[in-house]
Order: sequence, then C-alpha cells, then structure tokens
Amino acid sequence: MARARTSGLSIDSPDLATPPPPPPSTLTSTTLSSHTATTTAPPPSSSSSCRFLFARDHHQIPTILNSLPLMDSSSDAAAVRSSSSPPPPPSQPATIQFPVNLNSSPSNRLARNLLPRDDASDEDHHHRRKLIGEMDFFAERNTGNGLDLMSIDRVPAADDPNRGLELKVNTGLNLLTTNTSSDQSMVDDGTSSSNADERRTKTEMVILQAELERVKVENLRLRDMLNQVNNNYSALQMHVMTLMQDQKPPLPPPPPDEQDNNGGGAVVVPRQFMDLGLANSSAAAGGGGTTGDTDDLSLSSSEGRSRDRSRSPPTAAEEGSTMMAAFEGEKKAAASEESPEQGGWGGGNKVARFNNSPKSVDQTEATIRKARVSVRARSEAPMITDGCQWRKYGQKMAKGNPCPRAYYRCTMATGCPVRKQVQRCAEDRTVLITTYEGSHNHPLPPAAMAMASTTSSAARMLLSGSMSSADGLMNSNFLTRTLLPCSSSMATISASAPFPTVTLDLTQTPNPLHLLQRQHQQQPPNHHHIQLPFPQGGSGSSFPAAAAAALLPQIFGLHNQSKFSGLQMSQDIDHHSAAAAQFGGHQQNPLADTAAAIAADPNFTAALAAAISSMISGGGGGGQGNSNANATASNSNGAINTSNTNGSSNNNNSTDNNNKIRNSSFPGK
DNA sequence: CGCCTTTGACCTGCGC
DNA sequence: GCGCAGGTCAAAGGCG
Repeated sequence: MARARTSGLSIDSPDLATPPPPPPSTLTSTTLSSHTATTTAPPPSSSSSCRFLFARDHHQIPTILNSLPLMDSSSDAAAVRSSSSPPPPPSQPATIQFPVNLNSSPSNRLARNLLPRDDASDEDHHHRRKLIGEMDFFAERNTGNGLDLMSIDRVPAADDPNRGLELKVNTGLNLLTTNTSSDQSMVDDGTSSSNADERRTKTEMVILQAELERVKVENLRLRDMLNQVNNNYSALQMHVMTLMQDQKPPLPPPPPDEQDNNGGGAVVVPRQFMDLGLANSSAAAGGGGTTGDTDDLSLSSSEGRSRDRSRSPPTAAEEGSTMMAAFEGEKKAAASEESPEQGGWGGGNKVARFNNSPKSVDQTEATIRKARVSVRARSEAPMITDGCQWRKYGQKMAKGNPCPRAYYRCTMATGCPVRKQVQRCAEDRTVLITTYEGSHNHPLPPAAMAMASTTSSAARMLLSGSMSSADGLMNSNFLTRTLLPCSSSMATISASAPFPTVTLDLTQTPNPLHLLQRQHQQQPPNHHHIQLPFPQGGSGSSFPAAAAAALLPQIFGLHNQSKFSGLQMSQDIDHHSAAAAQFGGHQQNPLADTAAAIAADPNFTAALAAAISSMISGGGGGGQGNSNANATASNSNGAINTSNTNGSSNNNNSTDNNNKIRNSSFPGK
C-alpha cells in the first residue's frame, strides 16, 4: 500500500549489476585478431568456450589453427622489422621451419595466390602478377631440399626501393644488387657460413612478414565469408520458420492466459524489434544499468500514475529520484501503456501508440519497461515462489478466463519496480502463468536472482539493438538448441506482443513436435514466435520454474553479446541451482502443502541441482528432474509462497461493469 | 500493531 | 460519447 510506495526509487538494479559473465573471448578478437592477439591466444581446444566459438565460426577454424604458429613466429619477425635496428642474432630453428610450413600448406599457398601481399607494394615497378609467380617459385624451392641459398637467391629487390629498405638491414652485402648476380653472390658468400646464415635469417624474416600479412588478409577474407554464410543461414532459417508458421492452420484465439506472450495485435514483429533495438541499443550495451532503467521506468509507470492520481504528494525520495524526474513527463503515457493486452502489462494498442508517438525516447523507455518473462508451470499452489516477497495489490477478472488475475508487487524493498501477474490457464487450471516485469532494485536471494536475471536478460535480449529481430530470434533459437539439444520443454519468444515477452512453457509434453504444433495452433499467423527448446528434467516432467528460468539469462545474455561459453554457462547454472538449493533452507514463507514438503527435502534440492547440472552438461536423458507439477511450483528456491488458496480457481467470480471482482478465487488468509 | 489480502472505486486507453 | 477491458489505488478487514 502506501508503505510500499512511500519509499524512493532506486536506480540501480542488482541483477543488472551482475550482468551475464563476459565470455572469455569475442569472435572478432579470436578470429581476426591479428598477430598480437593470436600470439597470446591459448590453443583452440583449450576450453569449451572455444568449441562453441568454433561451432559458430567453424569456417575459420582451419585458418586459426594454421595461423597460430605462423603468427607466433612472424610476430617476432615483425618486431624485428619494426625495430629496424641492427639485425638480430639469427634464430635459425624457428625461422627455417616456418617458411616450409607455410609453403607446404596448400591453403597458404592458395592464400598467397588469392590475396594481395603487403610486400607486393614493395615492388613498385613489378606487377603483382609477377609477384604471385614469384611466390610460387619460392614455394617450390622451399619444399625442396635446402631453402638457404634459394631463398636468398630469390630476394631480388635490390633495385626495388622499398624492398631495398627492408633488405638493407638484412644484407648489407653487395651481393644482392641484381637478381641474376645474386645467385653467384650467394654462392660466393656461401663460403662464409655465418654471413649466409645471417642473410638467410633476415630474408626469412621478411618472408615471414609477408606471410603474416597474407594470412591476416586471408583471415579478413574468411571472416567476410563467414559473415555471409551466417547471414544466409539466418535468412534461410527465418524463411523456414516463416513457412512453418504459414503452414499452420488458423485457429480460434487462445485463452487469455495463453496470450501472455502472444500479444493481441497483428504487429509486424521485425519492425517492432528493429525499433526497439535501435532505441534500446544503448540500454543493452549499458549492461546492467540499462535494464535497471527499464525497471525504473516500470516503477515510474505505476508510481507515476499513482502520484498523479494519488491524493498524497510524492515522497521526497520519489521526487529525488533522477529517474523519476526524467520520466515525470511521461507518467501519463507510461500509465496508459500499462493497459495490457490479455496477457500482461502490455496493451494491445500500445504498439500503434508507440509507433505514432513523437516521443521516441519515451516510447523506447516505456517499451523497454514492458519486456517481460512469463512462466507457465503446472502448480496447484497459488503462486510460484521465486525467492522474492510479493504483495498482492489487486485482482481482476480477465476477459476470456474465468480465473482471476492477481497482481503482485515485490515488497522485498520499498520501491521495487518488479511486478508480476499470476493467473491460471483457462484451459488447464493446473497451469499457473506468472508474468514478470522489471528488475529488482535490491539485493536478492540466489533463487530470486535466477528469476530476476531472467527477466532482465530477456529484456536485454529482446530489446537489444545490436541485431535485427529476426536474426536475434533465430540465433537464440539456434544457440538454445545447440546448447540444450535434449530439451523437451519450450521457451517462447514473442515478438508479436506489444512488448516482447519470453515465455517459458514448463508444462509442455516432451514431444517437441507436438509442442511446436501446439504453439502454432495457439498463435495467429502474424505472430512470430520462436520456440526455444528448453531442458526438462525428465520426460513429461515440469522443470522447476525458477531453475529453468535461471537458464535463460545465460542463453540470452550470452547470445546477446554474440559470445558464449558453455563452460561458463554450466558453472552459472550450477551456481543457480546450488543457490536455489541453498536458498531452500532459507525459506521466506512457510511450507503449506505437499509440494512445499517435497521442496523442503534436502535431497530434493540436491537432486534438483544435480539434474540441472546433468542436463546442461548434455545428458539429455536426465530423468533426475522433478516430474511433479507441485514441485515445479515450489522447488524454485525450495520455498513456496502459499496462502491458503488452492490451485482450483473459482469460476463464480463476478465483476461489475468495471470488472470489479466480487468474489475472489484467491481467498487468501 | 504490523503486515497482508480483499475489493470497491478509479483511471486510462481503445473500439464502436 | 459510451462501454469495455486492463491496471492500480487504498480503505477495510483479517491474521499472527
């Protein structure tokens, strides 16, 4: 009530303060990084993260592998050249080996032929085609017996000014004045082994530099190719998904509670996402702070309206909040945006309003705020316990669903913007639909962190402007499937809703095809939903909601950054699961039913953690996951928030003209 | 007494 | 303009 609203708003959001762990390496740095990066790079097979990277950029693997030794050695050569200092002491073993390797490699040879050489510029009055021929010639020689005299012999560019600059350091002999005479000179100098070795080394350094440049260019070229391939893949996958959705027959509108993620309007998804992305790019890039902004917006929305409407003036803390001040002007707009469509806070008409509104920034912020995560889980409990403390501030009858919709607000901290809606599915009363919005502005228990980070991560992913909507969704789908091949449940990303929503359907049957079909049946053709397979503990079992939700931040966060580390993910998941198990011992709410009793069992939490770990590690057949719907609702953190309400909703709820609820199906205490 | 739920009233936006 | 629907507020009441 007033207590909860009197406190000021905190801008910071803890869950955002702990963004998804940064992947160890980025795609660009690993693949393209030129010499310096690769020299310090560990072997490609050193970690799982590298494996994933290769899976994504598999086209570059050979290049990287082949390039590593070259770059290591060539970096030395480059250093030598850059110093342009007196010739270094010959390091013959390394310098001798690399030209052989490079030339013996067909790929490198091909690259030489295909790619321009930096040292090609050295030969101003020589045509590049001539240079290519020269390289082939050199390759043949190196493959042969000794490269010493041959290689030196090939260094012709005494007449070349640029070449002369480079070789000036190397030689210092008069033997290289001409190409033809160089052979004889070399032969003559061959009597002096020391000079010959020195020249050889220097020459090889130059060669290595050239090779290095070539490989660098080759990497760039391969990267471009890879990008093209990825783009084509994304486009193709998008096309496939579109076709799949087109094939599904139009169906009657789903029940309201199933539309939490669908959204009402026939919104063009990509465009919406594009707009969101552009607007939210900065937010997404900002890491945790951005989502915090969204959450603050979320708070500002309701709070702002309350203040507008409230007889009591806003508290000093509220007015002191910069975020509130920033959004003071859009309070009404935000309040209006709260009118949701059937599923949640987002109104079906908001999209049009946003698109038409001149206040792009405000729109964006409001849109960010609307990103939410919906969890469908079978539970007889009135509410899924996610580790947070909630206070019910309203209940309404939603159209098309006899079950009332309850509105909860996080009360773990004053001014926490997080809210959630809880409603039972009209078709299946055992399915509890919980929709979260916003991020907490206060420290959370580990179990609560899972859900909170899910929300924020989903928001970042959905609203990220770093990628187009289609690609983003497709990549999410791809990554998720890659990650969780054994999945049997579903996470649905709804782009058609006025505000993006990630729905975790933990009630699905283990048959993915069935799920896909069901999803299609529930969604209008215009709705672009990407189904993300989601792991479940066992066939037909409902994965713990919070535990499952804990997986999403990893997926989305990593995906959003185009980075991924399976190892990290596993660790994080384990962390979440362990945290959930740990938090089970610190239940904030007493256990009130069988599910809670199950959750209270320490063996259960341990088994849950083990199940999660096993699933993430790729063991699809787990079966350790909890298969009890009751447990689904209660084992997220080992605690279950229960009032005395049971899962069965009362259909006798009646509302007046204003949809006022006369009878509550949530009797409460 | 503090906290929470209930619930009637109110606000807002949209569609007709 | 009116009705509908979603969302929220806040007084009232209950519970520990």
